[in-house]
Amino acid sequence: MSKNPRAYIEGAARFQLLAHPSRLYILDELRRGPACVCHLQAVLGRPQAYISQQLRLLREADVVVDEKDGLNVYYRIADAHVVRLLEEMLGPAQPARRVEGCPCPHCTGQEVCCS
Amino acid sequence: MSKNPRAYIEGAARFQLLAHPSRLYILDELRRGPACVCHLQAVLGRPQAYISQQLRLLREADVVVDEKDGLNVYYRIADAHVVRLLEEMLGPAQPARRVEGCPCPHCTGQEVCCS
DNA sequence: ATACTATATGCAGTATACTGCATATAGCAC
DNA sequence: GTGCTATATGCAGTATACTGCATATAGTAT
Repeated sequence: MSKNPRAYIEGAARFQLLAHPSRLYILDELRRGPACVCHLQAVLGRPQAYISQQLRLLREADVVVDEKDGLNVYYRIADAHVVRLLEEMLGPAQPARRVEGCPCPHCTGQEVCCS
Repeated sequence: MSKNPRAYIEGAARFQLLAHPSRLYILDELRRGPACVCHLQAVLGRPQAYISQQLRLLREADVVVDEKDGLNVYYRIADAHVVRLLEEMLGPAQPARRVEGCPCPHCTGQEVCCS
């Protein structure tokens, strides 16, 4: 590690963010389209605090960006690089969907026209 | 983690292999062409046992394959998926090169015609 | 057979990441 | 202001990964 050029250290750190089942799940969901925390919470079936902590890691590394809208905070993938890495590992993205048990506007049908 | 579909667990484990500076360095070197352990040892500047252990992880996950030739063992990247992930993270591969201090045939000039 | 070289493996100590829980903040409605 | 909802943060215990060292194996040469 001591002799490794910076590119490998940084690249590894970036891969590290994708190298986690929950974060990978979150990112796979986000490439369908922006989603709020409650949406991801419903999809992953995990406590809110847990989701927020994974999102923080992704956000601090500029893998995702957040956009506040009232109480809800919508996250989306920050750059196309990450999307291509996901495609390479998981295949093409699935279309956006509504989620049972998610109270956000997108899932209760206030803004999306066709599921 | 408990609810995560298998695809995310497996994908994350695969990303995990790339998420390490030394392994990333090794893989970046291997995409220039096959290389023996002593070659990687010379490039990374790390103990032989250390290199072999990282190679074992990569080999057991079928990220690289080994090919014995007498005393030397040549490793190469197993599939194009990994190469594309490396391209996405590190950019295009550099051309093959000889390495100072590596005693293998490739580096002492017994088989390669042009460096 | 012995000696030497290249590579592999096992184990142990240490560092780092994961994850659950309690709590804090921020925005909206009243 | 209070109360409620959505999200964020801090911390601690546990699990996992990293890495150094000693040693084992396997192939070649003599």
